[in-house]
Amino acid sequence: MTRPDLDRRGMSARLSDRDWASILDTCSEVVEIPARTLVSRRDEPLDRSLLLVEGLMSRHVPGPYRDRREMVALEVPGDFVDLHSFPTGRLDHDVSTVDDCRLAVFPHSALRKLVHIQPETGIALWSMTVTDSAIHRYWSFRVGALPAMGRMANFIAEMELRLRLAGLAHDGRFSLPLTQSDMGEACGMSAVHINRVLRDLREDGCCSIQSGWIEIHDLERLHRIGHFEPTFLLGEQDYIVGR
Amino acid sequence: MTRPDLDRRGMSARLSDRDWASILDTCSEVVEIPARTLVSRRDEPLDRSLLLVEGLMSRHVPGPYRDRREMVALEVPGDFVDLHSFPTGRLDHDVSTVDDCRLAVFPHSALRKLVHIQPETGIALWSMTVTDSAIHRYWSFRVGALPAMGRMANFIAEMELRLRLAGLAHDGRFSLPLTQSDMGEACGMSAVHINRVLRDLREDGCCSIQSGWIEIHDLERLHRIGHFEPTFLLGEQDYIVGR
DNA sequence: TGCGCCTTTTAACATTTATCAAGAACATGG
DNA sequence: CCATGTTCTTGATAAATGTTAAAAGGCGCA
Repeated sequence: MTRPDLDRRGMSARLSDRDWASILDTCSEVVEIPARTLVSRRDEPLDRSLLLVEGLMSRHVPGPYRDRREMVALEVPGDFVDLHSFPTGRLDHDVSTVDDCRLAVFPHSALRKLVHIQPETGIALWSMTVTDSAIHRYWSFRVGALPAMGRMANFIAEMELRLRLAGLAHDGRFSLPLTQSDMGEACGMSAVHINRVLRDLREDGCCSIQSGWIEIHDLERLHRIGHFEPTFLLGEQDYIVGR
Repeated sequence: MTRPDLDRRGMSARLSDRDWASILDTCSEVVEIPARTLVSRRDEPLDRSLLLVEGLMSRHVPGPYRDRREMVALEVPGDFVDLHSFPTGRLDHDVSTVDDCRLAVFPHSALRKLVHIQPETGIALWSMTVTDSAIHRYWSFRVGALPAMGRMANFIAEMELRLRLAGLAHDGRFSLPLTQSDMGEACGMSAVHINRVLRDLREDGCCSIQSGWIEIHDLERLHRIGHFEPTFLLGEQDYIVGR
């Protein structure tokens, strides 16, 4: 198949030209999936991984009882959604679209071949799953150590950073098509409380949300409230202050 | 250097004989580190990874304010503590001993050579960091979706499972040298509340703790209260019911 | 042995967050 | 355009959890 012409953004943009080109060569197809669709289910065998090209996706621990599943990750364009299923061939959680999404498909067999031929590219892919891990740790920190308002501020700050790196946030404005219920699942709080905290942040002059668009009025203040440190994602040397 | 003679247990026991032997060949030394020692610090460059041979270690997001750091992982013998620092050469969190520990040291340069020579062994190592990720997700779920009692039960259930797989829990008895303060940092609750919940679990006939030893009286009940599903760690096909 | 420090335990109280309920706003499909 | 369902918003109330404080237990060390 001819190499698809995909934008290289966000996390993918951190790959070298050579790695990116080689990885693209293993792409079998690009698919579109409508919003709110379950894409992969926990424990079902997987033989491909997905790169999110456009849209927003979520990962959930289904939860032993239906009324309280937990969102464990959100993926933005440029992220590999489930590259961590490559080494083991399975997932421990569900994967769904939030938005309408465009996804690039990478068969594990092709990835395996690539890793054998170019081990350094394998390590580059590995490091993308490692970054995913760092984000998980930050989610643990957020939910475990911060009170509601900090949690919300921290969450919004993370989204702003990741979407900005993906070229999808400008001047503190970006689309985030999550319901307050979704945010509740992500931050471990009730939807009602999300609503109240969002109001407080708005009245604080921090940021506001309107029909899926977030506008940050005072990024520094948001970071302070959320005890947000952008370096968790990038490492100190890589982090460039400002927008 | 001659290949050190280390037990192969827990997560390491899931490696093939060949992978394990090759990996051992890259071990440069075995070191002992006393309890409650900071071993690696966030953002400092790392050129080696550690395999925990004996003892208990913890990983923390230091937390922007000192009074509320969050524990994001606990390592038991057989775990690679910071293998995820190999692809990137840095960590986004601190690493400390809880107990006196014995650790096997693996220089990144030697690991890199190994990955180049035997890419499949590289994938096996990669899959160990992927399992680490799955545990992170489970911690997110625990802290985000479960109430205090469930959180505690779920946490104890995870420790029982992982220590049992490492050959360190028998008949529901195992050593867990954490203070209630530590458990609070791990579960995102105050030490005082940990104490209360521990009492409730004891009075429920579920499990009890005495001077660092946990005894589980009713594992099924503990799993039910904690909504614990052992498959999160192992996958369905690998999970063997019972002890 | 006795002192000092850390951990555990319990109680009282304050605060945060969840739950329930109801109406308003908003979107979707006929 | 209406009808229906979802999401947002707010208030009242309940429940869960945090905080503070104080006493008891354990442990190492002089």
